[in-house]
Amino acid sequence: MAKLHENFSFTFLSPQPFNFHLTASAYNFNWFYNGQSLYLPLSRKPDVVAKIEPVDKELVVKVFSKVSMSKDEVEDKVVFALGLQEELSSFYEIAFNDPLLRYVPLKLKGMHLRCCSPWLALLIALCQQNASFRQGWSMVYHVLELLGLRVEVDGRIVPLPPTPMEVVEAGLKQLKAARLGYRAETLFMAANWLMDYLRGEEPDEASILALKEQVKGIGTYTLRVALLFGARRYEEPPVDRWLVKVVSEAYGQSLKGLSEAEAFIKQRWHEWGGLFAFFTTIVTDAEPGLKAIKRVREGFLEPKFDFSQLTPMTMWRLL
DNA sequence: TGCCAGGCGGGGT
DNA sequence: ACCCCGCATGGC
Repeated sequence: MAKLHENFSFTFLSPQPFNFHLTASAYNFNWFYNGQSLYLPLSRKPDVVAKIEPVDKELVVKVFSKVSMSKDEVEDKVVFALGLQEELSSFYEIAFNDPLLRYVPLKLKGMHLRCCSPWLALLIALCQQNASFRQGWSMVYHVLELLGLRVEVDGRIVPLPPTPMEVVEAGLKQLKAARLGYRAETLFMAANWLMDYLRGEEPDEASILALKEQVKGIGTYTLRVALLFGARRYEEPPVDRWLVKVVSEAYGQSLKGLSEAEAFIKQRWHEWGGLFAFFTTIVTDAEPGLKAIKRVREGFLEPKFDFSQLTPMTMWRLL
């Protein structure tokens, strides 16, 4: 197994408000977060992982890689991944009086969405198709476990997300073994197309965007989730049947379908629709349909942090 | 056990 | 622009 050694380190003054642990916890695996440090895969080829820890009012970043990488580039990636430059006050203004997200500016203040690479984000998005929260993230876990490139960082084993080429080389059979079901073909085709199109370059936002036209099985929802987690694109919310139900209940609307729900969300949240969708899953603990509705009705709209249950905020300990 | 779940595309109307 | 179905898995 390859070992990445520490190349250099630097610190940021942590913006205020910024909640490192909430930001690191959400939708994460134990490989990448242990309650203390965040091991953030920053790129493949070259393989780079940033270890990030809060110390007093600073974030200490140690950069692990085989070959040197420019400090500016690493800094930009860390800032973007953690949302350190993100100004949430206009989002909080809407959230403050909101029936769904009213606790977000209070109990989850300073929590930002944590971005990953657009390609990993696409994998995550694909796994959410027609599946519950539990099933979707189990699929992501299996893919990383089976196809990830295991490297040693700071005495830990970290699986780096497989590149498109590595997915192609692993083959359809391996993807089926990762329990992707019929989504395996879509991921395989996407990896094939990106490999040919990019010739080894790391997939960027534009190439992921192009997949909708190029690959059957990647639709509006999948693309929007991918751009939400992979590029911090909040303008176009990923709306699925679950969100239609939750929004209808919370706002007392009888929304007929995806497009009506999307229009309603955009009207209320303006350019923050994607972040609204993200936090809606957080405050309901991503419980399936009827249970989520019940939470909304009872007004229990903050994460439980119950580590005996698999939720977006607890999965880093359980997966 | 059978049925359904944070989608999708192809086929119908 | 709608409605309906099958698709592969896992969980109840």
